[in-house]
Amino acid sequence: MTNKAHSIPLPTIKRLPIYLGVLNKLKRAGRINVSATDIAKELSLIPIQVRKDLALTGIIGKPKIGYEIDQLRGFINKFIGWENDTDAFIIGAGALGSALMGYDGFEQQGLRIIAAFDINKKLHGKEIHGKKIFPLEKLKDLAKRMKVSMAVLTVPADNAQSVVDIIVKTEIRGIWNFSPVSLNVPPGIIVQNENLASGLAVLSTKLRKGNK
Amino acid sequence: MTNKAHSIPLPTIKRLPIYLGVLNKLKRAGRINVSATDIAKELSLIPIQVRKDLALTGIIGKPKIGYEIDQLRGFINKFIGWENDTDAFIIGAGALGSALMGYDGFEQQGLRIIAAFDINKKLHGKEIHGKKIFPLEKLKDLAKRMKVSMAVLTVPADNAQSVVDIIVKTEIRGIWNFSPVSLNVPPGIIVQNENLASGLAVLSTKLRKGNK
DNA sequence: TAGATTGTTAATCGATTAACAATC
DNA sequence: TAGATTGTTAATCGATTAACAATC
Repeated sequence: MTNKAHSIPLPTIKRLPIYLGVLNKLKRAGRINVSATDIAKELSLIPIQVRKDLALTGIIGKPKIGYEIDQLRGFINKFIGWENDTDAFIIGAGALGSALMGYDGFEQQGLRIIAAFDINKKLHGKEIHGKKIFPLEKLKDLAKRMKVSMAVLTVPADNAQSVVDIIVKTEIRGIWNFSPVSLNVPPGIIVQNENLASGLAVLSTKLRKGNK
Repeated sequence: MTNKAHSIPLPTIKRLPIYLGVLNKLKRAGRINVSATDIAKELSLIPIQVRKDLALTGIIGKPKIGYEIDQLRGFINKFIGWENDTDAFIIGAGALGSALMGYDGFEQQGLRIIAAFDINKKLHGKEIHGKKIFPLEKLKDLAKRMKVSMAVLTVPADNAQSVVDIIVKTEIRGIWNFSPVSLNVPPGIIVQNENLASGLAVLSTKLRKGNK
């Protein structure tokens, strides 16, 4: 069996969790099966694109019937590594960090926020949305003890790199970076940049185009 | 002069605000000029890609010297429509909405949050991060009076569509959708979906690949 | 059966990357 | 001057879309 991991299109990976949302909605509505056409219609995409994306997860559908919703959810979840809950720490309990601690969307997607870390002494020991805030010095120890390998970085841009330098010395291997700066990490650490400004730029550009 | 608006690559639009961040950083460091090579190095991209992106904004650089930072910022800002501050309302003052109200990253990008709206009566009249919360019924009137044409949607998935149905009856023309559902809007209204789960899926997939 | 939908192979499209002459 | 960097034209790469036989 050849490993095609390197050939998965990034756009497909980004769409799969969106399909998952549709599947959950249909399941709640009592549906058992779903066709690529159904999903496409719901998302204003074209059926062939959905079919191609789903095929990559390895699922096999039935002509005329489509896919079995539960099975499809399983295939997608497995494909993007969401089979079990992934535990993560929030680093930086400011405005954005606090929000993400209370964002129930993550739980639904299998991301479990275990705790938060911050340099601000006033926050230590406090809880936000039921999650405790620890000093940054405890990160290494707790990451190891709790087997947490993912960090959600929500510190101000100025502190981001120095905090990352601490993170990379722990068991943490994946950093989901919400700070609008690019980070320097050693090989083996994976960074996913989440730049909210990009989405805003797309919207602004479309709006301006529509205005003319 | 031909209008090439339809041929701007979306990936370019997403990268431009990231370049802007680099430019601001360099400017603070006292730099006057910058080359595509400088920007590329900072972001782990290749120079030709940066050069191509910048060329689309219409700026002209000087061989050997590069681009004048201030001028380049102007071109990028103009290109993505961030010349003047854009006013926006937050719709849904829950966890995510509150966070975005306090997120200083937006101000830096020219997005000014004017106020928030929520159906929860307990929140009406209160302030979060200095922004007042109004009942949803006031949206139409205030959007018109304050000439606000952009809404940041941060309501729970279940309420999203019904809230959108209200939004589209106002002066608001652009919706930045943080709810993980796809929205139905009449022609002329522009929706930009911001799906945090997509970024998480990319990170999970990369992590899993690194693990094997 | 007839029609909808699948999986697969091929064609198209658009973005990225390469090559290179021009030039401060 | 020599070298770095630009703008432009061409080549490559990868994702999307189309076409179609197979089939529940």
